[in-house]
Amino acid sequence: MTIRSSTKLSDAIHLLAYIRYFKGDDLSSEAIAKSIETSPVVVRRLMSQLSHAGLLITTRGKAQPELTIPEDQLTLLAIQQAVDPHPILTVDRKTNPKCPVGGHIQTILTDHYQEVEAAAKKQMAAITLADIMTDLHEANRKDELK
Amino acid sequence: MTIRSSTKLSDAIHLLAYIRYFKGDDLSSEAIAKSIETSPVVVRRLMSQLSHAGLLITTRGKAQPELTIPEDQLTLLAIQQAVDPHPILTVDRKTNPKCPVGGHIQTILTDHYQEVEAAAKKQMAAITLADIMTDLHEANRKDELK
DNA sequence: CTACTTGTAACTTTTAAAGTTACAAAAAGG
DNA sequence: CCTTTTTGTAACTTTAAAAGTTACAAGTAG
Repeated sequence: MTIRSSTKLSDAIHLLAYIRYFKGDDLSSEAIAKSIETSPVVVRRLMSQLSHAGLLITTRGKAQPELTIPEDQLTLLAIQQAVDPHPILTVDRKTNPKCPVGGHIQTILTDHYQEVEAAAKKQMAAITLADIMTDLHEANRKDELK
Repeated sequence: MTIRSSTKLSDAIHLLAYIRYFKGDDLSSEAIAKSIETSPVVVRRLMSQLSHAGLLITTRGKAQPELTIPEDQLTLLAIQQAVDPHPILTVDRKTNPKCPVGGHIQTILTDHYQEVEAAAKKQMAAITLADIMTDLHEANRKDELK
């Protein structure tokens, strides 16, 4: 059994950053897709997940998505939970229950993986879209000087 | 682009715990495979990775693998680095370089992902095979009482 | 009414993990 | 030595989830 670690979080942050960076401009799924270099459907799917999670307001037929909360309150953790809520580490679920090791390792690993997960989540909760926007504006400011 | 999050770390810890739990007994890849419920080749592949990383001593034709370091010095981080050295979060590498957002988001996300990675690694370095063995022995002690 | 746009379902493609087959090479016991 | 058992690996197939695609209903806006 395998679970893929996707680029959904990456693309979702990209999408949200785009919405904020180009607010007032063309915010259609088509325009955003060109920046992410993917298809508009992928963008709409991500936006759909974000709006279902209550992080974004979208309207059918209207290319004007809007954040529901301030940038500095929108954490990477919230975005990840919305678009890609998979645990970081995966426990093998197919071990021999009759073996003293195979019969207990799953529970034991689940507990310890939880600790790792918690550490990662704590850090993801400490990074917000505002941080990303600051970095973005700084990077573009430096570009201008060249 | 996608990267799979595998059960390799899980299986590698299982394997190492098995070796310690059943030391002196049958430690063939066949026996271990039965506990993990996989094929002996998968077990040998993991053992090969662990021995190349200097964590395990294996000998051709001899079913007696041994740890190179004490249980309490063998961390989950070291095991993970040996068998599945993938970052936790993946940055989308295919974004539009000509876009102010797409052109910078990769570098920015890489930096922030690094922080999350570091937090997870710190926690993985705090958990050792000795912890797993303690949990295992306790779980089996409780089983006996039933 | 027309031209866009979003929201989704259903489908295909892609790709890395996991599993399989096969066999060389070393070990161990006679 | 010879036989049996085992590890080490290469090469291949299978599997499953992400990513991409097609299609279209359902809104928006003039």
